[in-house]
Amino acid sequence: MNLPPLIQSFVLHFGEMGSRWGINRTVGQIYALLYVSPEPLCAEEIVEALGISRSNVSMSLRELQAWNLVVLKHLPNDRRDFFTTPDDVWQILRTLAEERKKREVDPTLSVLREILMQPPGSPRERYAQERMAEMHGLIEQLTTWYEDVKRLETERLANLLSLGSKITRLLETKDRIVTLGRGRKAGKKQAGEQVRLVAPDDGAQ
Amino acid sequence: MNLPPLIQSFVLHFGEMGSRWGINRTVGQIYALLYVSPEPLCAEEIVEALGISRSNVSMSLRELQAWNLVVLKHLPNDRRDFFTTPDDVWQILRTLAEERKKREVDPTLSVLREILMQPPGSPRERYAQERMAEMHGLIEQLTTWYEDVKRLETERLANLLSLGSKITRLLETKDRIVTLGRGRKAGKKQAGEQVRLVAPDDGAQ
DNA sequence: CGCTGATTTCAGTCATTTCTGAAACAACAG
DNA sequence: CTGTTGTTTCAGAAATGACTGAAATCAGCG
Repeated sequence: MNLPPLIQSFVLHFGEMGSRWGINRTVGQIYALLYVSPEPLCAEEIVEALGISRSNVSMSLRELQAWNLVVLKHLPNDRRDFFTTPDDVWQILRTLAEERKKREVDPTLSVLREILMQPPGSPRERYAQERMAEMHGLIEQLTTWYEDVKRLETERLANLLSLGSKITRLLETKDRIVTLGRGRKAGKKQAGEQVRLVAPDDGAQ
Repeated sequence: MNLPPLIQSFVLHFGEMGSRWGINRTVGQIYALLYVSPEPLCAEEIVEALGISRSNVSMSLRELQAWNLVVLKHLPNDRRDFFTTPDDVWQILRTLAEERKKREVDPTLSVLREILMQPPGSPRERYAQERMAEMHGLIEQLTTWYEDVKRLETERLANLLSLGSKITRLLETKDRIVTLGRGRKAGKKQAGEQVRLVAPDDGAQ
């Protein structure tokens, strides 16, 4: 491996991480290398940088393309394929989330649904189905949330993140205010459907 | 493998998923089996159900314990170890998130920080550091959000999820209202610090 | 103690995955 | 068409990871 030390550490770490994930070491390393390279790289450059075989690079790039994690570029007057990663880290995050969902979550949901359709043949299966239903419900809640927030523009998404749990404090407050303002019972938080916000130190308290 | 068909499908699927993840097939299967079993199981029962060696079960249970995904129970007058998974799926989710963060995110953050401390030796390294800084920033935003919301009680967390992106509509609305109500400039969303909520069709519009 | 029943460890075997080099393939220029 | 440059495929080698059985260890109990 023939790389400046800073970059080498990064590449090696991603190789490690890659293998701890489903994706293999080489794929991780190539991705890391592309990520920190200012210009697109061709296969041969990757071979030299990482000291691995040409064919390995080819297969790994293929894998990265299957994940949509890498973009193919062509320079004028050059038949070689050049590769980069998208510039925007948020975009990368989205792609990653989408692909992992597709490969891991969706198949699981469909297996669960299929099993849940079948009539249980014993109390033991009956119980198992209940448990699976719980799991199914949880995953569905999470994916619904995901499907919802993934459409946000990045700036909004970042805002939502930085809000974090604070929003729930607002919900509590809302309950209180609703109670005061209208004599309605608190609790039953059909949360957030069409509430409106008001500036600090304003209005009802 | 000696299991009712419904349960077998589930167990096999989790084995598959396990290997697509870092965790191996057997570990996935054992977890799935424990998850759908109404009573805690001892090692020998797992051996019979899955048709694998005793020592493999022992090692895999060890691994599951390391992940805190499994709880050890002792029945009175029985020296054997019995295992279950926690009942609450939300709790399971929390554990999973926590452990994955510990194993995947934290080490990455620390590698990134370490690399970012070092002076770049070339323009190439300079650029690489910029990219790493972007990645570091993103991961930090995500973990900050995570650290924040993970403390919520389950009910609140579920509410937050079901709100999803709706909350950003509130933020937009807030900007508008703040503008109307106080003549402040919109934009610059130092979002949500101490805003208050008001019931629908109430107050300022 | 030393026996019993249970669990863990570990060295070696087996299986899977990753990686390579050679060969096939593709695109283009002359 | 033929030579050149670049990419992909693929069968087998190398490396890694999973699994097993035998032996070691542990925890109670008479």
